[in-house]
Amino acid sequence: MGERANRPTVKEVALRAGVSPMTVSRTLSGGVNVKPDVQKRVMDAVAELGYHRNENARSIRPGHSSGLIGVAITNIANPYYSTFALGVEEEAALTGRRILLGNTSEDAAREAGLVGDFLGRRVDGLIVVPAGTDSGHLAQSQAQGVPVVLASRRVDGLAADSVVLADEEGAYDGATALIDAGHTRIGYLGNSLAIFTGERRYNGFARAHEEHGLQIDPTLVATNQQAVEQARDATRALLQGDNPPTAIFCANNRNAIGALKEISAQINSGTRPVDEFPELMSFDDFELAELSPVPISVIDHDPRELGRIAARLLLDRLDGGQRDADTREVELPVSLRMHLR
Amino acid sequence: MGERANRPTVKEVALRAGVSPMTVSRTLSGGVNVKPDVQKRVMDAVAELGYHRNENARSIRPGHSSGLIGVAITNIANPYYSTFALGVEEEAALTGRRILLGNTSEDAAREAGLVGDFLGRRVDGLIVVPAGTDSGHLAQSQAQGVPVVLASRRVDGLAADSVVLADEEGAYDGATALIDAGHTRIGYLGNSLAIFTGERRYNGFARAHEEHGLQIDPTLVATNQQAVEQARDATRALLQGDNPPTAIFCANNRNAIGALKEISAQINSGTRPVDEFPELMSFDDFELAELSPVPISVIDHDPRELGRIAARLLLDRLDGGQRDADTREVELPVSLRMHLR
DNA sequence: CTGTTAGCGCCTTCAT
DNA sequence: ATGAAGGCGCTAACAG
Repeated sequence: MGERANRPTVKEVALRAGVSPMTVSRTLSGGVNVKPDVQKRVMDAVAELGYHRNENARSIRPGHSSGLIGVAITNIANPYYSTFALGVEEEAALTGRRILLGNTSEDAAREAGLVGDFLGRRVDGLIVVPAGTDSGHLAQSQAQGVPVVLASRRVDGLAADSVVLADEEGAYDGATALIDAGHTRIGYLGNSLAIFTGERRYNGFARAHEEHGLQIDPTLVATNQQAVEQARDATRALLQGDNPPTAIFCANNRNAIGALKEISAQINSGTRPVDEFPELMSFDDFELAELSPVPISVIDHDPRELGRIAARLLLDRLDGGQRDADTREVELPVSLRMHLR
Repeated sequence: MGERANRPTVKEVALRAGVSPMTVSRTLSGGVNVKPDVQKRVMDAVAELGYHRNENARSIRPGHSSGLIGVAITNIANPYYSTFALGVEEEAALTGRRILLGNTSEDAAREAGLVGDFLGRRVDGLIVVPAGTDSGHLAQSQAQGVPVVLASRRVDGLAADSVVLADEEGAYDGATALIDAGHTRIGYLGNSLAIFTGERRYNGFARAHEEHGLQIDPTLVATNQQAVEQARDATRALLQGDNPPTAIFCANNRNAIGALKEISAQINSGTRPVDEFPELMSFDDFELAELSPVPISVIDHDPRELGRIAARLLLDRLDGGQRDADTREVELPVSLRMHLR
């Protein structure tokens, strides 16, 4: 058992079927100009040998492509992004393409490495949730005729198809809803303002304040939590202040979950009554949000659909004759699901 | 079709650097026997052109491999499996390999298609959470020298490396803990008994009853919920009986989450006091489990580690001279985190 | 040190 | 309806 690579080639199939490699090739690509009985002999040989065409060999020939789409996301384990990846995978599979998936861990250098690797593997296109502001590697991809679609975040100075959320508007609406409900001290938990979504969501949050004549208390703003534990720590700090917020705006699901964990732990330890804890507004829905002990409103959107759209933008360019079309920038609306005290 | 691929090849780099393609190749693979100044000229040309070696072309040469690992999982969007995929990706990246990720949706035919496609792309190996009991396509992969690692589930009659959880034992321990706490009517929510984990976990649940002289009430057993909504429906049915269970054993995170959603909804609608609802035991931890309004105990384990181990089993075979080693079957222990009334 | 040759698996083109 | 030749990009093996 356990042989070293004994993968059959066209030649071996041809030998077994008593034909030339060309006849095998023709049979496999539709069978035009191959007699039915010969086709059958070929297909039998294929089945017996378990032959699969070497796609890598095919892809180096002129006019052929790899059928691979490179997908670089910042955090595979975040359910939001894995659902996004599912959307991409589904849509890609409809065209017989597969996805090469890589994790960047929000690290621009790692992203550049991944993209270089993807290019070496001759991907047909790239779908990227960009981790940084440096777009050299992405521009290079485009320059080589490999289209790039940005998802969730855009990159300054890079003309690429993109699909992002209505971050500013959604955050504005969410914050406005809190203000309309009477909140004047609203905490903010988010990822870095240097990140596309972080900046846009904060801007929406800030604009809601401005337009309602409210000042943001800077001690209530924490914008560097990338992971749940960091968000939890930031929440603890927020709640410890002597004038804590009456509501917390969470700019993404990691921050909302961190806030929820801390609040729920404090409630369980019974330090004060439940209704003295801030209520929450989360940009991103997430599983079990409805178990929150404090009211939580959600700025909702569908990551799977985001993935599907990203894939379609790319596939349109690859298959739909849109290779040289103008850049398309899609902004997906979000919907506010209110749940207040 | 406007194939506008503008990807540079060794030849173009060679031309620009004023050397032969071989010198480019040598430089790129370490630079042995290439004068330093020539190397520099080559590397400059590489940078200027944005050249990346065509890995597909390299991979068709004798002795070379694709550096790709095919990963087929049943549900990318399930956080458990996406975290698993992250573990695989991390470990693969350490050896410069990338993962081709496919979703089977628990469909054996789709899995076979995926595997065939992966073989066509000349993956170095396969990591599969098998969706069915048919192993023809996996055996074929092995026969062609492409090792297969099974994760989470094994397949009867297939001698392949595998890493699974201590399903039976974990379920036994969990159920025993409930019984020891005085429960005699325990509901069961799980996936199909035809699935490896479904059968093993149910067996552990059943053995705990037997060994404690308890009968399982078959009306409290529901074993066909694959998704959260189905689990929720099954939970509703369980709670409606005139002699409902005092505890529910959930065989995986989808079922636990469905149960939690239904219980929490009923609690919120105030039909009866919280402590008249069953407490829960979940095989699988999941995010925000601690928000449960009823006590929930967890049979815990680490999907990322499962992914890492699966990858290492494969990589040992590929790189570690273990290509023809005996089949290794790893069973990961689980740990019980109790939380009862 | 550097270049030439040849061939990996496949399929377009050109013969038959 | 079938086969032979040639070349895609790359790099061992073999000159020089």
